[in-house]
Amino acid sequence: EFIPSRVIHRDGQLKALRDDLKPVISGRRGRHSFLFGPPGTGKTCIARYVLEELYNQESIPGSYVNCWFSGSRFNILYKILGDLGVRLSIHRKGTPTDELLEIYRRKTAGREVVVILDEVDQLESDKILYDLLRIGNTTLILISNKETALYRFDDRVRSSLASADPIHFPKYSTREVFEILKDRVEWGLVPGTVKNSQLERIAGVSGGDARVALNILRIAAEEAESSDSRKIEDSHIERALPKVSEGEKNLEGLKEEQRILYEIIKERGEVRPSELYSEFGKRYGNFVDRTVRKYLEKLCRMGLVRKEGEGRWRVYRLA
DNA sequence: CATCCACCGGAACTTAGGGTTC
DNA sequence: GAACCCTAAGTTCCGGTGGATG
Repeated sequence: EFIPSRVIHRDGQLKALRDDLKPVISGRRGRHSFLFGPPGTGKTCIARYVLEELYNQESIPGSYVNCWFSGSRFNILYKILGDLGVRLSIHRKGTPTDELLEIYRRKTAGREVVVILDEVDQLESDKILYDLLRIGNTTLILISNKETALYRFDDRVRSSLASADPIHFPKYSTREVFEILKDRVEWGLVPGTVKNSQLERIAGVSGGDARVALNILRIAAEEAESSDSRKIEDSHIERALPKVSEGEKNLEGLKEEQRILYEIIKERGEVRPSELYSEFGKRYGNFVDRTVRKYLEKLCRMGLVRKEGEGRWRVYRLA
């Protein structure tokens, strides 16, 4: 959630994104952009940073949507309208999506809007992209871990996005992660609570993922605080490491059926479909196979499970 | 070669749960 | 309160795929 007041080691990407959005300031549509790269490389951070900047300096309205949480057309529009300060008297249900789109169109008429869609690969349908692109006053910043995220969209959407600016976010080096930590420590912690050697240790195990590194640091700081220590000790850091590496898995929000599937796949390591279906039947009771496949789709989209191979050689395993 | 098999996933339909309108 | 509208999730239906089998 946190947006730093400055961003380090991302000058090139920052400039590229600012350039793409420059036309917006003079009331024209900007160039769409597509930020891609591994987790924890600052994509979301940069995008939000620029959005914030545009709002503070030029009063350009914008919205940040994480498609992982709001994947449907309705939810995305709902979130965007919320961000734009539109008070919706309507309730969650009972309002057609097209009506939300119409409200969006009316409220933003004559203005330029910037919308960030984070984790676009989680989008359930590309229709929302089509909607937003057609309106004409909306500049999109799309974000994904996968460079190929846009390929699967409909032709019309793809051609509208053909001119989008691809901005690559490579993994940070250990050195860079270290400097990011250093920067954050400077105004996040009391001076002297953590040593450089400790930050180096954290940077070393982060694998170039700044988010992981910052999480380790945060948890270590919490450990220190709860044990009434004035400083972060090495033991605090060591205790924080495993919590981050395995703990981040997002099993919350899974429903019972999906959790069972996850368990089965986890137990066996690798499951062929027939086996998976019959085992699921044993544990859950009656089921429709198509429904199970839908759960699996969901698990895959969440990045918890991977499918390998096609047809009868299909195998499911944990990602 | 024809047919079977085990599987996938799109499309259309149903249902549950929320709403509105008159 | 009857009639109706909306979404999301689950279900039904089914055609496609490509190796296995007779």
